[in-house]
Formats: sequence, structure tokens, C-alpha cells
Amino acid sequence: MTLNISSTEQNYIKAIYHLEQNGRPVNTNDLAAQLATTPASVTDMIKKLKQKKLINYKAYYGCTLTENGRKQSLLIIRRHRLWEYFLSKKLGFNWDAIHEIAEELEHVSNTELINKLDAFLGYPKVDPHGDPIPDANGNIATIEHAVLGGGTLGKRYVVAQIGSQLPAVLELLDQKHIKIGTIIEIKKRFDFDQSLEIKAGNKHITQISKELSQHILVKEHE
Amino acid sequence: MTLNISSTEQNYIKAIYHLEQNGRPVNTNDLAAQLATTPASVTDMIKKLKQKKLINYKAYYGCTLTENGRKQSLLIIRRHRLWEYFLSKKLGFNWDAIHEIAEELEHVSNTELINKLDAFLGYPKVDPHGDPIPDANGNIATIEHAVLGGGTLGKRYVVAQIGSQLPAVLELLDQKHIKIGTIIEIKKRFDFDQSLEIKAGNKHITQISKELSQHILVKEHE
DNA sequence: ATAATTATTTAGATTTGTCTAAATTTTTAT
DNA sequence: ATAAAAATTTAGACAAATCTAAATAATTAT
Ligand SMILES: [Mn+2]
Ligand SMILES: [Mn+2]
Ligand SMILES: [Mn+2]
Ligand SMILES: [Mn+2]
Repeated sequence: MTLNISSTEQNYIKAIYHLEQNGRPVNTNDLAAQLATTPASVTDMIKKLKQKKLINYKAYYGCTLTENGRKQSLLIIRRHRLWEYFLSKKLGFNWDAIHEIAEELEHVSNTELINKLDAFLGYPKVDPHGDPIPDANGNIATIEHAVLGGGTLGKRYVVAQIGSQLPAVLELLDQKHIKIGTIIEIKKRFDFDQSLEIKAGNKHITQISKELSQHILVKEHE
Repeated sequence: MTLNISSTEQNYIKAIYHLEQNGRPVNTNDLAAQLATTPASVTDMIKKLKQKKLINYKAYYGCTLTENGRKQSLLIIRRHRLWEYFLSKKLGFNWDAIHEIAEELEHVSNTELINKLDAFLGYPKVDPHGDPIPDANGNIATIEHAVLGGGTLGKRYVVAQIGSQLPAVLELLDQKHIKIGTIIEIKKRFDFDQSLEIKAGNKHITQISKELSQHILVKEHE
């Protein structure tokens, strides 16, 4: 008998998974903000998730995922990212439109569907935003990329991951010709606001705000 | 402001659309049976659908779709059949497994998603069961195929459509090497039970019960 | 240490979709 | 025409998920 997890519950544990990446137990208000709901609703749902043994929870303290809760979350994230890959690479959607659609598709939880989709896509390792795709057992690669903002003048980097799903961020990156795999050389750093002048793809010179530079995750070139 | 139709409401109007094909207004009990719910629940939902102007309804009489209700139903059926085509032709699912999965996918109602999917699939005209796929405006081709059971001895037919989504039916057809496009010649008709002996695909001789023969829809060969 | 602020939980309602059991209407049979 | 059967609706309850407003606990500032 496999535990049934409603779409709403799925959204909750996925949000808890993401907030847990900050290293602290997830508190009620942050979870409410993330899910665009009220703290009172979160308290209600948290009790239910505890009963289902998907999270650990102590009143007035916060919650963390149980081992099973973490696995279930990663299987949802797997579905989400595989669909994003499909929408981008097969249907031709721009990367700023796929997250929202994948938010719905991720809840169709037929295991064979997802594994066949994975095969059809050629077992991609990362989604169009550079985020790693968990395998069928809920294992995820832990890649720790550096923030472009912290890079060194004159050095060349490769864009590996974007630290945001916001269409506004992705649209801005489009305009600056920055995508996954783009080679970036940091030309200048302006002391006043920590903004950068960069050369993208050996072609385009542009300015990048500090805020934006912190959402561009890179690895060193060569 | 486009009317929001919940997944449950979508299932109801789709069921009404299908039952309406019998030519009579749809009555409460049949709808309850089709949706595996109770007549009382159907009465409740019917009131809601009437308020949303998706159906016409007279108490103790039955309901029919309004023009808009019909269009919305056909857009759901469009999504359902395009996903079935994708599952079959791109992911390699057998035709007896796709209906159930499409029952979930059909509720993801992003118009651009469906139109891009349609393009990706090459604008298919029919789904893997031979059912016509409505276009983006909710127009559907009206194909009237004959039932194999009513065919003439010695004549050759082409399988064009299957009148059932039941895995049991589709599995049986698999076993008899009958699929969409298969050429069938009726060899004998047994008076006792109206069963048929046929040759399928110019190769396989098999017996077909009357019940099964009524679910195989055909057009004449050549 | 006390007060003020912030975070969290509880209480009580609401909406959606469902159900069982009872009442009512319609249809069919005698 | 009346009775029996079948179909449909109503009444009342319930579970899931949500909300607002009020109560309580924890944290922070003075
Ligand atoms: Mn996403
Ligand atoms: Mn992504
Ligand atoms: Mn189907
Ligand atoms: Mn079909």
C-alpha cells in the first residue's frame, strides 16, 4: 500500500524541501510566504504531514522532512524537471515559461510515465535552468556552483545553473545573451554597487547588477 | 475573464458529452454510473454546471450541454487525445495503458502547451484508438464508421476506430493481431451466437464474439 | 525584568465535492 | 386508476483545504 499524497500535500513538502536548503528547520511564516497562503493554513497542513510521517515537527519550532518525506519530495522534483526539459527541448518553450506549466504536470504521478519520459528525453542530468534531475530512486547529484558575483577579474567561467525560476530573471538573462553553457569573462567590478561588466559568449559586453550576478551560478572554464 | 472549470467539473461535462452521443438528454443515474459516483452527487453538481451555463437542465428530465459547454468538453477531449497520441507514439506505451494516464494529463489546461504539443506531434487527426482529435477551436470531424459485426461475408474492411477504451477489449484485440489499419476479411458468421470467423492482416484466422465485433469500427477496403 | 513585537497556534467559518438515508416525483405494471 | 417500482431530488453530515480574527507563546528591545 503506497501512501497517497494529494497535490496540495505535494506542494507543501516540495516547498519544505527547498526551504530546508537554507540549513535551518522550516518555520511556519516562511512556508506560508513560499506557498502564498496563511500561517494558519500551514499549521493545519503541517499536522497532517506529521501524521503521514512525511515531516518532523515541534510546535513553535519548525519542521524538517523525514527520510520518506525527502524521497517523496525528490520524486516530485524529478517529475517537475523532466517536464521542464520536455517543454523546453521538445516543445520549444522559452525557459521563462516552463516552470509554471511544470508546476501542474509534476502532480501526474504515474511512475511508468515518468520513467518512459526520462528515456524519451535521453536521461538528461540537468533541467533547462541547470538544476540536477533526481533519479527514479530519489537520488540527486549535489553540485555546488560558485556565484558569478564572487568571481575573479579576467577569469573565464561557464554558466552552469540559474538560482531562480522567476520569469523576470530569465527574461533579463535572455536580453544579455546569457544561458546555460555561456562562457563569461568578468571585465570590471564597480566598487560602488558591486555591479559587473562582463563579456558573454566571447561577444556581448554587458553590465550585470549585484543582485543578478548572485543568481548566475558558474564553474571555471577549461 | 475566462470561466474556470475545475477538474471535477471537467470530468462531468466530458461524461455528459459522451453520453449525449446516444441522442437522448443525459439522465442522472447514467451519469452517476459513468462517473462512478452517486445520483445525489450528480444532482448537486448538475446545479452548479447549470449556474455556470455549461449545461441545460430540467429537474426529473435530464441535461444537455450548452454551446459553450460543448466547446469546453471538446477542448478537454482534444487534450486527452493529444496526450494519448504522445504516450503511444512518442513514449511507446501500449494502447491499453494510455487512456488512464490521459485522464490525468487532460486537466492541465494551458492552451499554448496543447497547441505546441499538437505541432510537435505533427497535427494528428485521430488518436491511437481511431477517435478524431478536435482542433483548437473545439471543432471535431464527424466520422461515422460501420460496425464490423454488421459486415458482409467475403468483403474486406479496414479497422478505423475502436468503440471502447477498456483495457480488456484492447488486450483482446492485441491477442488477435487487430489494430488501427488492419485489413479484415469476414470468412464466416455463425448463426447461433453471431460470432465471426475472420482473417486479420491477410494472415491470422480468429474468432470474434458478437460483443467484440460491435466494438470494432471499420471502413470498406479500397 | 518588563514591555513590545513577532511568530505561531487555536477557534470558528467557508467552499468544494462527496456520501447515506429519506422524501418526492415519474414511470410502469396490473 | 391504483399500486408498485424506478428515478431523482432533498436533507443533513463529512472530509479536505482554506480563511479571518483572536489567543498564546517566543523573541527582542528597553
Ligand atoms: Mn521549475
Ligand atoms: Mn527548473
Ligand atoms: Mn481515452
Ligand atoms: Mn482514445
